[in-house]
Order: sequence, then structure tokens, then C-alpha cells
Amino acid sequence: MRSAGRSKQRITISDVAKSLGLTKGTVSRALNGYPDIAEVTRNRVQKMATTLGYSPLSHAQAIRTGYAKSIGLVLQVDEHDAHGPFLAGFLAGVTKAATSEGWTLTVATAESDEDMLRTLARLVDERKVDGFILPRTFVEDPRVEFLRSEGVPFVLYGRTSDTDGCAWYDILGEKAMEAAVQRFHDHGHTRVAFVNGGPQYFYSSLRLQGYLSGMAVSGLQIDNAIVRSGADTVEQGAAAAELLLALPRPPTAFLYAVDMAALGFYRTAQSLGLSVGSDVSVISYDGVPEGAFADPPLTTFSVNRHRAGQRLAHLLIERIHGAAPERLRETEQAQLLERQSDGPLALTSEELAERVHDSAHRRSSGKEKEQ
Amino acid sequence: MRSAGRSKQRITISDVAKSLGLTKGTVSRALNGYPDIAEVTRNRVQKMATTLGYSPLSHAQAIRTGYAKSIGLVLQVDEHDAHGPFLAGFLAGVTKAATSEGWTLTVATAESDEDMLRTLARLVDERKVDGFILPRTFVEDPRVEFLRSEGVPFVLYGRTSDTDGCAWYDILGEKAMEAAVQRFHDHGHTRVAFVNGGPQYFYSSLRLQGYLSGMAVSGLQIDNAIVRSGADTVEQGAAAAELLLALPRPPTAFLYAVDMAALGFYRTAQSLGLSVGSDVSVISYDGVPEGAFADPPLTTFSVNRHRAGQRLAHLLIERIHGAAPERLRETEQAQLLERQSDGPLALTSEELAERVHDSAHRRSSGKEKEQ
DNA sequence: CCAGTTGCCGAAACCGGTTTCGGAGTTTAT
DNA sequence: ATAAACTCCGAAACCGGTTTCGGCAACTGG
Repeated sequence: MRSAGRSKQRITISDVAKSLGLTKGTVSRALNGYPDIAEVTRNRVQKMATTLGYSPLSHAQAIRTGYAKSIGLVLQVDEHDAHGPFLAGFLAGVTKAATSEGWTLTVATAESDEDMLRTLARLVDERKVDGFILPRTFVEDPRVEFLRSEGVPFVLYGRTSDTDGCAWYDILGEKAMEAAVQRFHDHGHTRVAFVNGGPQYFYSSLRLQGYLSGMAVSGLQIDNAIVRSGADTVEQGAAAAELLLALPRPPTAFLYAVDMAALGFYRTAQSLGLSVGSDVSVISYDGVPEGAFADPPLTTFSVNRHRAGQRLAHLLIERIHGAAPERLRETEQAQLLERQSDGPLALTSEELAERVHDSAHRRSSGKEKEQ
Repeated sequence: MRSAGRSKQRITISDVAKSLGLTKGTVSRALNGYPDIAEVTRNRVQKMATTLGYSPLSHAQAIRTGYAKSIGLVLQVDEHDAHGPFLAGFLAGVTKAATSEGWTLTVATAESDEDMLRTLARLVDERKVDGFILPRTFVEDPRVEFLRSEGVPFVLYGRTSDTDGCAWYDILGEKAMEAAVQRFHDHGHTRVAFVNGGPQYFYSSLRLQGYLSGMAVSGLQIDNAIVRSGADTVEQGAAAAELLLALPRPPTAFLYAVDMAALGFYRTAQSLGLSVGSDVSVISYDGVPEGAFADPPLTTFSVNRHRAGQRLAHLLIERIHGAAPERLRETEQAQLLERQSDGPLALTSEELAERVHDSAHRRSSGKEKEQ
């Protein structure tokens, strides 16, 4: 059960105390900023601690203080791996901020909603983490309810409706949607479709708002026939595109709330012989790396995930230290990546309909694409 | 410094002991399989523990046992974020295996080599983790040397030259390269270029071996002019492609050791007006999601990262428990994803050279593409 | 029947910290 | 000068476990 063990003897708080002729209690208080320690003593202790290379064992602290100095992140893996591309930079941001304050990041994964709650419970039960970062908030989020009822600190990556006790960091997706509509409008488009993500995500409601507001600002007519939702994956995005393009008066501009779904739009457009970026325009949101390698590269709003991670870690630590959640709410703008999937209006809605119709005929026999 | 704290009172080992009329020492021994506990007592204890919902506090255990039951993973972020797409499934695998044995995953990031060693040292120094999974092994790997000298358990995701004390899990990239060459050969290609990753990675040496062996098996001539290395990113891959295609007798088939670099090949091919999958063929290795959205979809060897993570976590835990590293070495095959970036020989090397030459002329004027 | 094992558990030390309590020495107020 | 109030630190309990040690009772063997 042992072996493979480390050898080097750690230097403990007692070592520091001994070499200073103090007791470990005094050293502890000196290091932790208690007021009943003479300033000169505190300095001696701190100096000795650094020259000896002492650093407290967080486990030992945790057992008494109850705080592990660890932030928790539980990823839902089955979730149409939308997480994937988000992850690397995000983790870097979180750990960077965490380490700078002497904290660590504990990550776990869950395969279902129940698994998620079980995992959260286990981590907090075993005191492995002091709080959580919750990515991708839902309209009805069981994680929030659970943690709130348990009194466990958490910070949302995203916003939510029931803001009670919630701290968050979020990107203003609604502003991005609004700007996208105006960009389409500036390019002469008037029939702008909106393909939203799943209604279970809170961000979907925000992005819809943004779309509607953008349409209003641009003075464009809202047609519910070209507003869809529930597209988070490539397949779902492709299906939505098929439906929209098959309309009698198809939209010429497509605003997607989610990059992966927008990549599905490419698939449909291609199979209909439509050239993305000229025949039809699409703008999306997320900034996934796949978008840069699509043909043509996807115009999208990118979020700085590194920064998001960093801020979230910071906010969570503040929250754990007792800051009021109301004070811990930050939002930021997404950044437009102007690429080639959108452009000036080239085909009218009617011409587009014709093209689609023609292509549908040819499709009955020949299959295949080329490039 | 406090507040926001949990309320519910944990039940401790003393609670279990008290409600059984035993001492906590006895309960501890009963739960941990000590032989000096009567079987009937052990059963009573276990039953009571579960009905009371007792689970030991890992920190409290760690302080005495020295083991935090946590596996460490330090990601190098500056590393041409090749990590990105690898990550999600990998983490899921690691945490799945870890949790099933009551362990957790602590992740950190490092921004440079020194930062990496510092971070490793810190984590083990503070006893935050009991060992590490080291992804992407280098030919000369400072992490390995450091951990070996410190006596800290670790497991490699990849192999290495100095196998002393090393346990690992790896995918047989060399077999994949070999199979790819043969696939090209079966399609009539004879001039097969190889674009390797950076020579600092150990896998590059293996993949080169695989390429050479594949060429030998297929009876193809090896021409050092069409064997390159150092391409891990899109840009580097694109640059290599430019050089190779500018040769008097350019290759018609391109074997890339790294997907991201292969995506750079697309860029170059496109700018030269070459159609990937027909005019020129490319096969690669990694199975990054971006490849599926390239046009045409990239034929590549995919590795099951979820499984890799799972096995690595398991191996590391065994290693920490004292198993000999020689016993902890596993390898597996990559899986070919037959997509559309390769095909039968269509253009001879000479015809290809001509096409490239013509295109180079037209290129002097027009310029576009960005990402 | 008695000495020597063996089985089983309690008592207590221990791990490396934190926190409470009290008291000695010094300063301030009267 | 003395009482009261501070300053500052030692002593010891404590957190929640693990591990060592020793001893009692029940078996053995001779």
C-alpha cells in the first residue's frame, strides 16, 4: 500500500517555530495575520519561513479551517461536446487566476443530470472543493438550486433568471446578436433568419432578445416563420437550414446563435449548391476553432475564454471569502471576427427560392459533392 | 474571512464509533481492512458507516497517510494549442476512472518549461497530488527527469527513449503511418511525402519510423527531399506544403503526422487551385474535430482520447500504489477514419508540377484569404 | 493445569496545521 | 504608586482521521 513514496522531508510549521524559539501556534498566527503578534516578531517569522522554504500543507489547514482552497468544475460530457473547444483556454484562465491566489482547480465530469448533482454533492461532501464554477447555465438549473439550498458558493458562467444569491460572469450575447442583425442590414439583407440554441439554455433567451432588438433597431419586419430554435449541434443546425431554405420566401441572411449549428448550415448550403458568403450569408456566435477552417471561414463573435476563466476563478474565490453575490457580477462584450461567411445581398429571396428548387430536382438522382 | 459557509454537520468517524460503542481507531482499522478486526465487527462497522452515510475526509486521511488521492495533470498552454481538441474527452476519461476509485483530478497549466517544473514541484510539495499524467512526451523531457529524481510517480501519455522507471499508455502512431503509406500505395501513389511534427516530440521519431517502414513494405523509394519535419501548426503545415509542391517533381500524396498541420496543407492546396482528395491526396493523424469540418473532410487516424484518459488514470493509481513501472505499459492502435481527403492517383507528378507552376503566375496579382 | 499463542479491541500518540484561553510583562490612567 | 488596560506569546485543545502499542480474554499445546 505504500512504496513509490516521496523521500524529502517537508519542513513543517514546527520546524519554523523551533528554529525561532517560538511555538507553532505563534508562528501560525504570525503567518495568518492575527493582530496579537508584534510586528517585529511577524517579520522574523515571515523571513524565516521563506528562507526555510516553508509552505503550509493545505490539507492540514483544510481539516481545521474547512477550506480546501480548491475550486470545482464539473463538466457535462454528453452535452453534444460543445465543451470541447471551449475548454483549453478556459482551463488555463481558471488555473492561472487560481494559482496566483494559492488555489487549485479540481475537475470532474458528469454523464447525466443526476450524475451531475451526485458529483457536486460528493465533491462538497468530501470537502474536496470550496465552491463551483458552473458553465452553461440552464433556464431551470438543478445545479443552482442544489448548491443554493446547500449553501455552497458558486459562480455562473452565464446568467440566469432567478438571480437570487447568484454571482456570474457572462458575455453579452444579446449585444452580439443585435450587432449581427445590423451588419446584415447594412449589407442589404432584409430577410434575416434566426436559428437559436436549445431553449433550455438561458443564453438562448438573451440571444433571442438581441435578435429581436436588432431587427427593431434596423426597422426590419419580424417573421416568426424564420425564427427557429433548438439547434446546438451540426445536425440540428443543418436541419434548421433545410427547413428555412425550403420556405417559399427563404431568408437570405442567417443568424445562428451557436457556431456548431452554423457549421451545419454549411452542410445544407453545400448540398443545395449554394455558396456561403455570397449566395447566402451566415453569422454566428462562439468563436470555435472549427469555424476558422470551414470554407469559407465563418464570421462569428468570439469570446475570450481565457479571460472568462480567469475572472470566474477570481469571482468565486471572492464569493467563498464571503463577498455578497450582488457585488460579483461582470459582463463583457463578444468580439466580432469578420471572416467570409457573410456579405452583401446577392440573390433576392425569390431567386434563392428558385435555386433551391432547381437543386432539389437534381438531388433526386445524383448525390455527391465536389469542390 | 469566513461566511458563505456550509451548514450541515458532517458525520465523522467518531460518530460511527460512538453509535457502535467502539473507538474511532477500531472503526478506522475495520474500514481499512486491517487484519486484527473480527469479521463480524467489520461488518457491523461497514453497515453502520453506510447507513449513517459516512465518508472519510480525504484531507484528514492525507495528513497522516501522505496521500491525497488526487492525480495531477499540468497542461502546457502555449503549446500551439494542440491540446484543445484533445482535452474534453481525455478529461472525461481520466475523471471517470479516477472517481470510480475515489480519486480526484487536479489540473493546472504552465506557460513555459520553467513554469512547468515549478508547477509540478509546487503541487507535489504541497501534497496536492500524488502523481502526474504527463501528456506529450519530449525526446528530452525535463518533467520526466525532474519527477524521476524526486521519486514522484508519473505515467506518460506517449513513450520515451529512456524507459527507466517509466510507465505509459500510448497509441501506435508508427503503425498508423505505415498503414497510411500502404493506403496511398494501393491508390497508385508512388511519390509519398512525409511531413512530421516537431523533432522535440518523441512521437515524431516513431512516426518517421512508421513512414519509412511503410515505404519499405510498399517497395517505394525514399526521397529525403520529400521528408520534412517540424510541422505542428496550421502555418507550419502550410509552409511545408508550399515547399513540397514547389519541387520539380512534387509528391502526389502527403502523409502528415499531425492533423493541425494537415489543415495547413488544405490552405496551401486551395491557394494553388488544387483540389484536395483528387488532385492531391493527404492523410493525417490525430482525429481532431476540425478535420471533420474541413472541405473535404480529412482522412485521418483517430485516437480514442476518452479511453486513453481512463487507462492513464488507472495506470497512475496502480503506480502510486507501488506497482512496478515495467508492468504498467500499454499501447493501442489508432483507428482510421476514411474520409475524403485522399483518393486514387489522378495527376502524375509532372502534371501536378505544371498546375502549380501555372497557378503561381496568376497568384502574382490576386491576394486574399485570412482567418 | 499452566504457559504460550492468538484474536481482538481500547488507549493514546501522531499527522500538520489552527484557534482559544490565559497569564506574564509592560504601558496607561488615576 | 497602584489599579486598569494592553501587548504579546506559550500552552493546550482541536480538526478528523491513521497507526502503534499493549493488554485482556479465549484458545492452544504439553
